[in-house]
Amino acid sequence: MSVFEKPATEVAPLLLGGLLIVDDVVLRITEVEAYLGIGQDPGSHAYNRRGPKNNTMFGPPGHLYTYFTYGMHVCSNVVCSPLGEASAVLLRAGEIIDGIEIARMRRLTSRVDADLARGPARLTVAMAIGLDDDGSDLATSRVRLELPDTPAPHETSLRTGVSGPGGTEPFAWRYFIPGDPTVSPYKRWQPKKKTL
DNA sequence: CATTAGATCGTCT
DNA sequence: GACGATCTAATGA
Repeated sequence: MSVFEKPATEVAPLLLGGLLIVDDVVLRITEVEAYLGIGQDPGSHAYNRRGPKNNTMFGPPGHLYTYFTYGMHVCSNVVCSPLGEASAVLLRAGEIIDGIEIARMRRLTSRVDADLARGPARLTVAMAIGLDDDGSDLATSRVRLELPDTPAPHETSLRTGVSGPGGTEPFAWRYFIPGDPTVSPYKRWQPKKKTL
């Protein structure tokens, strides 16, 4: 029974202040979001049914779930809940605390160090995580996760960019370390513009 | 600081 | 055909 066998909403705050380690780059997690499973969370990839796209979310907890979105971005999650149930914690932002020169090379567009991993797709690029890493074990694979000894103080808010029934996100499942410069700005969901 | 548009493609309707 | 757990560059206040 690992800590990851609990629902993502319980695991999420435990990750704050934890470390994500890939080769020589170390990231301190400062912002995450929880997503639940079938029928529980309209914003989740696993809301409707299990399928090829979201299969990893139903896999063993403590593994990595990476997905491709917006035609060009990859985001990283930690799979939670017991095997066969779907929930995951999206890694939204963090602070590079080691290997920062490597991270800078990977993110040439970022002009400030605080922006290196500020946002889920940015974080994934800075850590050189890819779709190939989907499903890998965070305890034994190239991508490692270490939980903090003592949980970091945190706040919660609505999730960013997530639509809900009627356009309103109903769940305050974004967890972040308040005041940290690497936490991404909250953006509420808004409908796409129409091309006249 | 705020808002806008464009990029780009797998999945779903 | 539309849209998404996004990001960047450009433009306006």
